[in-house]
Amino acid sequence: MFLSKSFIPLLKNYPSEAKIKSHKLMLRLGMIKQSSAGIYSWLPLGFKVMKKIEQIVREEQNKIGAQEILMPTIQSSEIWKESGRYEDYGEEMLRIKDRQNREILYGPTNEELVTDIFRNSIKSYKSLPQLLYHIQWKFRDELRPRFGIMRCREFFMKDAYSFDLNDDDAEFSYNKFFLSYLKTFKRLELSAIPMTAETGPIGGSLSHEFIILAETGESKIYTDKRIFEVNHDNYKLDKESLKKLRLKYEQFYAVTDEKIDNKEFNNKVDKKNQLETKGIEVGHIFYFGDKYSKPMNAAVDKDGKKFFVKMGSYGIGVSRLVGALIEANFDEKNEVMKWPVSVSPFECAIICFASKNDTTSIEMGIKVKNFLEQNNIETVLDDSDENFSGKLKKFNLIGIPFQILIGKNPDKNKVEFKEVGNNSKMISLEEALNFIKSKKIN
RNA sequence: CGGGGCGUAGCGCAGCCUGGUAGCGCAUCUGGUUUGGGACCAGAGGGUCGUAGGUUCAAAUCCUACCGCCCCGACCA
Repeated sequence: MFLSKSFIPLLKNYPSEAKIKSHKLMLRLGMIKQSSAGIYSWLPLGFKVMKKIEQIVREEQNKIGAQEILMPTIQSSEIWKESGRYEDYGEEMLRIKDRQNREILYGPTNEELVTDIFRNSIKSYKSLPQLLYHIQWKFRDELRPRFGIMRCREFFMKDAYSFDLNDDDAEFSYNKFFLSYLKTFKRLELSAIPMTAETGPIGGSLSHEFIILAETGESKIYTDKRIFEVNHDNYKLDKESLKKLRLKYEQFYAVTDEKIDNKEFNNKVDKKNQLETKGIEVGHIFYFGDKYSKPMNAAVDKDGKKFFVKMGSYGIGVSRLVGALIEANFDEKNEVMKWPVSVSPFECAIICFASKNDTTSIEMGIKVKNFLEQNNIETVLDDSDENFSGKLKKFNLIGIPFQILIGKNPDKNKVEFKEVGNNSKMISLEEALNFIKSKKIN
């Protein structure tokens, strides 16, 4: 990609309406464009990042045996009346009437819809467990949308649903998602803490919020620092192993300000291990048993008897993660952003000296670009005639983790290669390629 | 929804108090000189001043209503 041909409308200053760094940077880099309060269009730079996050989430869902479906954004009110939530959900649900005057709604979540799909198809306990997920737009009519895409009204979310015969199996399903979430966030280079949480309007008995640390987060959290040292790499998808994993996390105190009990915090956690900070909720998992299956009559047969299936639901805020990654990786003071390679909009930036009279730098840049692209490295080449220093500043913000700088009299055999945050070095193009490849493995 | 603020060119702002027909920086376009941490010179284009009504010879400016956006709070998978 040539930067001059891209649709990446960069600004030289921050739009005044943005206050937190992810919102500021996303507007300045032209990643998103606000359409109305809490509703955004995603422009190429932002969309690429979101799609890469989506793909990582998808792969980790598939790994635990979840199957992808796609449910509509618009739902009928009838199933919500069946579950009883049409009245309970309140003003956050966007209710619409169609031309036949039927009540429809823009889905804020999909428990009812997926339960309806399930009950029409699955009749035998032999088909269990079922883990279904989709990645789809949701709408919640927030009283006050804010912070750009962090708390918006229309947002992109992965939500999964599990169906099991009994509590024990259901807990196994729950734990699969627990592990899947830890792996997903790790691939995004985020350290997320699972915290025991309130179940809210979803209802149920078991719930964890996954929180990443960030000063601009909306949740105040109290935790034992040692929770960050828990390693989840060696756990397998079997009941015992996953139970152990959850216990390993749950031994450490970790709660939000809704649940903080200072006495308990001081008793359970040594002063030196106490961490009191703010975080962003990027995932939330719930177990709620037969809360929906019972009123909606989603049951399977076993031994001549009917069993209401035991359900859980599991959300990851895909669009919110774009903002969360910026909150975690953008050094606003020095104006330096660095995306994890796994989700960076491009993997390598090629920054060329450009002049009408001297095209050697650009020509060299195009060779480098072709070589990297042939080797499946996504590149963007800045071929504009802006000052070199201006380009450097600009790319500091765009956050592509690797840069190849091509100045006035480029070396024929070596390129100036830089990983953001480190000094540049002169190496061969093959070495640069291998270095990027080694960092891509994830 | 309670409290506060704002709406003037793509972005950041001035002008409003004291009414006289719109300006600055950045960005964009042309030409030239530059180029390693956000250059320089010369020229050009771009705005129904959020919308509607009112006052006035005259409204970005004063008055009224509405709309939109931001912040604090309440709210929040």
